[in-house]
Amino acid sequence: MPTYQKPPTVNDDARAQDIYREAARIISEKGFDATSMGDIAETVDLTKGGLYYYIKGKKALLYAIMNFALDLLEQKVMAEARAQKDPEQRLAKLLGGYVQLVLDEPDSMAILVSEEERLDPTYRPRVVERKRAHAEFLRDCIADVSEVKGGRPKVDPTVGAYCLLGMVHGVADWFRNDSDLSAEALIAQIQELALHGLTPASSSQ
Amino acid sequence: MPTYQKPPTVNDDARAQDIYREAARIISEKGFDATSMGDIAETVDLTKGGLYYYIKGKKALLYAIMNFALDLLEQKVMAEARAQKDPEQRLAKLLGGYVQLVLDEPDSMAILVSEEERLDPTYRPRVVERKRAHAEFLRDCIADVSEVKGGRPKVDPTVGAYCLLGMVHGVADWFRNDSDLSAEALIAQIQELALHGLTPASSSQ
DNA sequence: CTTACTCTACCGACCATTCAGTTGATCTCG
DNA sequence: CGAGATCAACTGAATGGTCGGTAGAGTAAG
Repeated sequence: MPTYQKPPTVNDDARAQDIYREAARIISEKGFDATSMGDIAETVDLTKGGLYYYIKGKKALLYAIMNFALDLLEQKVMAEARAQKDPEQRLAKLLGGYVQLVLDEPDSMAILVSEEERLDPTYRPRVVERKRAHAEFLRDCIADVSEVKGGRPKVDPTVGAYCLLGMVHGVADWFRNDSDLSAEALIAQIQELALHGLTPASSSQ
Repeated sequence: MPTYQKPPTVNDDARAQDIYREAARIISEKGFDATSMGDIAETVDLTKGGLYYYIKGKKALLYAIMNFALDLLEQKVMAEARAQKDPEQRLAKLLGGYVQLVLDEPDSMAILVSEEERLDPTYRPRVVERKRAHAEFLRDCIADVSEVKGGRPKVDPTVGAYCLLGMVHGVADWFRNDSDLSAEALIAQIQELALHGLTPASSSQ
């Protein structure tokens, strides 16, 4: 009776985690289509064949990376924002958390936003649905803030949500950690820009 | 002596223009790497061989599309903005023009922003330089507006410029012309958001 | 005689995926 | 303790396919 019990060598799926991280890094750098399984295998010191011991295939890899990013978004960003009672604070927290996540996990976040069309059609609806839920949450947060203030909001919450998402996603393309702009300062400025614009006092037209 | 002179059939490079436009459409839809020369040839009713009568190669095609977008940006958007004397009007015009261009030429603009890494390293610096010039112009416009208003600007012009660019580029990903939001309304809202934020009156913290 | 192609075929490169087989560490039995 | 069994973790090579680009012969039309 052959009873095996434990995984023998190192720890369970640490290697798999490592592979996903490295894969995300290369894919976000070169693009999904331009990244070959050989490229990924090489950076994790495996042969192409060995890689398939850990991964079902290229499509599944992309789906896994996106789900990882979406999980973080829900666990780190949305959950924290929901805890805030004051609408303006909630929106600020949501925006700040989003930017922080883009800075902490630039690779998976970049893949989430820019490789959607490379997703296998089988997986795609599930990812699109989760993204839609996030946009909707942001829209609701914006609507709550507008509601507290008097009068019609000049910026439609839905339009505002998409605009802010574009702004935040774009951060990954230009922000470099080594510049003299700290992450905290960046977040503060984005919150300021979103809530009060470039010219806080009003003298429009 | 029968000297022919002019291109015989239709007009000069109208066909070439058509090819560039169609190519931009497919590439922005499927992505550069996922679009084969055969795909492009098919949609313009040519064989692959015939396509190469007009085009030097895939790399040159991408470069040409990006230059087309950059030309439009300079001729349509920057030029018009420069004509505005009032700083706030100038910034509004620049933003509006940018959005309008993204809506008018979604394909080439999408390619310009999202396929930069697929550019041949030979061409890349020239495109990067032109893009940098645009970001700088936007930054200067923002700085001019901040200067007119008193006090330190809360949002650094450079940060603001990149944020707004991200916002504007993102428009291509979500705006659909068939919705009940008109292009004019969208532009007005983006100008409002950029200048005064979601909550025009101030009650921060 | 030129332009603007078509049609067919091909090349070399690269790619995702599979699979038979090897390695080496651990476990079991005697 | 030691011999073999077992299994995770790979290797290396092959398979079938796609792609960018080229070649060449031919053609229709001005």
